[in-house]
Amino acid sequence: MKSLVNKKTIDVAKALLGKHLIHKTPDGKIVGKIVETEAYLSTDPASHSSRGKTKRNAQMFGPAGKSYVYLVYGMYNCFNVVTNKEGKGEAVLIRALEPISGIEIMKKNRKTENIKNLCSGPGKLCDALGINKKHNGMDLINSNLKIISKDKKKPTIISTTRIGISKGQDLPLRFYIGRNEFISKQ
DNA sequence: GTCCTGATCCTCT
DNA sequence: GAGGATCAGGACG
Repeated sequence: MKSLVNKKTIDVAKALLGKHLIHKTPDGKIVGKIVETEAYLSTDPASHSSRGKTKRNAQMFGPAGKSYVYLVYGMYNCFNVVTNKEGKGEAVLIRALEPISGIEIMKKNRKTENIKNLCSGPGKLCDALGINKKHNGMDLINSNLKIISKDKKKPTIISTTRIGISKGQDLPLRFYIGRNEFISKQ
């Protein structure tokens, strides 16, 4: 998918809305539509990359179109798409998905029957899709975990400040699809 | 080495 | 609305 590469991170964050995230697992194929994202820039105090390249965030400095998965709060994984040029250190956090298929697998992974509670948050969607640290550095264009363009019509994009961070709170780098009931928070 | 913080979510009250 | 689970990375000495 060329639109992931060599574009500004904010543009990618918007462009990812409406696309499908597909994970092929031994249990079956799981698909979700991306409905909420956040951009993390190289100049951004909230970004892991702001303090330079380390062993943990090395993937953020790699080529665009790959995944960056890490553990937060000791228990939840967060799934990011690496953007911009290699060495830059920018990424887009996928915050919420609308379940499309493989919903029974998601329910099993999340141990809930409530569809709106399956993927409405970064930790939740990793749980639902079975994403963990093993998926760090995956090629999102051509592997078992990938992103494809689906709907041609452009969704209504709402922009707000980000959630769950203590630095860079004033930056309007969160984007979600308007009137979608599967986002993490209004 | 120790100490603190965090791109979260769930379970109570 | 508040608090706890639980651990890796980063700051400091």
